Amino acid sequence: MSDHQSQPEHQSTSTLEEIRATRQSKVEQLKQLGLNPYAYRWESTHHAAELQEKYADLPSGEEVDLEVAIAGRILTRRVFGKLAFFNLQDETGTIQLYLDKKRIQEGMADIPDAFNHLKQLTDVGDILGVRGTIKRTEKGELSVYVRQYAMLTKSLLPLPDKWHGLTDVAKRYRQRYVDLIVNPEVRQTFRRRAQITAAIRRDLDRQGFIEIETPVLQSEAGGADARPFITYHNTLDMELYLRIATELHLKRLIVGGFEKVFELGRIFRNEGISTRHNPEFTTIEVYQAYADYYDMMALTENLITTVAQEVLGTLQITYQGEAIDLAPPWCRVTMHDLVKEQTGLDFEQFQTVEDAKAAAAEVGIEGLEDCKSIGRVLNEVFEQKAEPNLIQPTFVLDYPVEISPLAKPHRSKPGLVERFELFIVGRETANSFSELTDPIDQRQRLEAQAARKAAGDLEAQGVDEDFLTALEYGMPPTGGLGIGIDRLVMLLTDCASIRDAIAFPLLKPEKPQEAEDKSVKF
RNA sequence: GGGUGACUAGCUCAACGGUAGAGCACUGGACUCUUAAUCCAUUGGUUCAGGGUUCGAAUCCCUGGUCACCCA
Repeated sequence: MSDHQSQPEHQSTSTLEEIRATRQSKVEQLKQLGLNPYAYRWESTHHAAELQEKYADLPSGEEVDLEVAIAGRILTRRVFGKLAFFNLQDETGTIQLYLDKKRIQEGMADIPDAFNHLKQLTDVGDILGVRGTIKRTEKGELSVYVRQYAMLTKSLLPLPDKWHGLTDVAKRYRQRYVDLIVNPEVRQTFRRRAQITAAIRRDLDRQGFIEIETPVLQSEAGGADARPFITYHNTLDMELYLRIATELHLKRLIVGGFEKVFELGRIFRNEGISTRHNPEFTTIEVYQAYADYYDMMALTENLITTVAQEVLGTLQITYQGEAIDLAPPWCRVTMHDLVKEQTGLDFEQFQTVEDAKAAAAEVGIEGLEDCKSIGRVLNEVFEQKAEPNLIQPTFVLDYPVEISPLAKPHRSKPGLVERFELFIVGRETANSFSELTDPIDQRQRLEAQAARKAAGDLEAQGVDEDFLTALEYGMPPTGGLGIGIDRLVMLLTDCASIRDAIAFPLLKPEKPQEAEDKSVKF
């Protein structure tokens, strides 16, 4: 190979453009040799992890006379004169390739200098397929003793430093593919995420729930207090909203006669971005006819423990260094009791908003200006004083009616609704109520919301007339539940940021000029 | 929205007012048991952007950008 003409001497190869150009010239050389650098397919017999497991007991220095085929990305190269070691990574793990000149020249007799081509035309990052036998080297590394190789895809861009890896957080999110290549634990997170949603669907299916997809594009965004994204339909010549919840359509399905329905899907909220908020995120909402919020508590506890058990094999988990015990039964406490316990304030004693605000301010609650009812003050106190302390799974029960426009009035406590939220590691993880089925009450509550919206509250919902019509046909008593899938995934995969639990989190696009630059460079 | 910090070679980082550097990667050479291979020789920069101060700015100041963390 040293007499290959197309290799300019002392070619500078340090900048990205130059590295890329060098690799492109290797692409051309491969083509000239009749080795397609962008192959069509490859038939593997094994994955890396399979081989590692199957031959775990193979003694050092021994070879197994059985041909295997495997494919993956070259992660490291250690090249000697007539011998080379590569590490190949596939989806399951890595395995070493033992590349001996003599063996390869024999195995690929039709291609002169096959070993030298391997040495000179492959780079870290290339996708390679190999056939050979299994051998544990004398130094004890299980390897594929390669007889034949095929360049399946030539990589043009260098991977991050093999030792330090990719640590730039922004780059990890922007170029998740690179993150996935070099950080195996990231692959594990998304594999777990898939297992979690699969386990949820499996468990609900077992219980007779069916999943029905409801519209993302809606003429009225309802079902939650949140600012929606607005889009535009050309032919209809009208604005549409991206859904902020799946609630109102799933309830229509209950009206229609389905008794157990759910939807696990993406919703969109036009709000801030933080380590706990992504503008598009995934929720599951579950509705069960003839059930109330106590039934939903049991369902929630069951579902989450089943999923944890199936995916993690345990209910004793660690989140960011903190031990979390998911073993049921989970603590159940009313919001009133919790606030009383944490602050000493007994909200049942307050007669006026002013009394409540004064007392709340005394225990250091801020941002009370907008609270126009005792219930909202209570909620502020709860959010500021109690929420952060709810580390172990805790159902908080019985919320003020003012902040729960879709929940049924409490059967025995005036001013409250039958609602719970589940908190784990200080985060709201689930939200549920005995659903409001009285269409007149529902209309009043939605109209109150609409009034707030008219007064400038961007998070208040409007009146969904068709939903009210549905309720007038009659909805059976129904328990509803929503779970934030991203937060559940964060909990079960020990992710500190929601961005670690979402494959492609929303980031500001890079500046156009830079982006243009990149398309040239990369 | 507010505060703090970061941004320098493909990657990880030095240099803190006086000639922009190291390791790895890349390129060339040697090498049949390496696994952060080793050895030799090269190469690689609009110091995030734009302004300002200065004889002189990666460094100091201002504005903007992106990101992270904390707070709301």
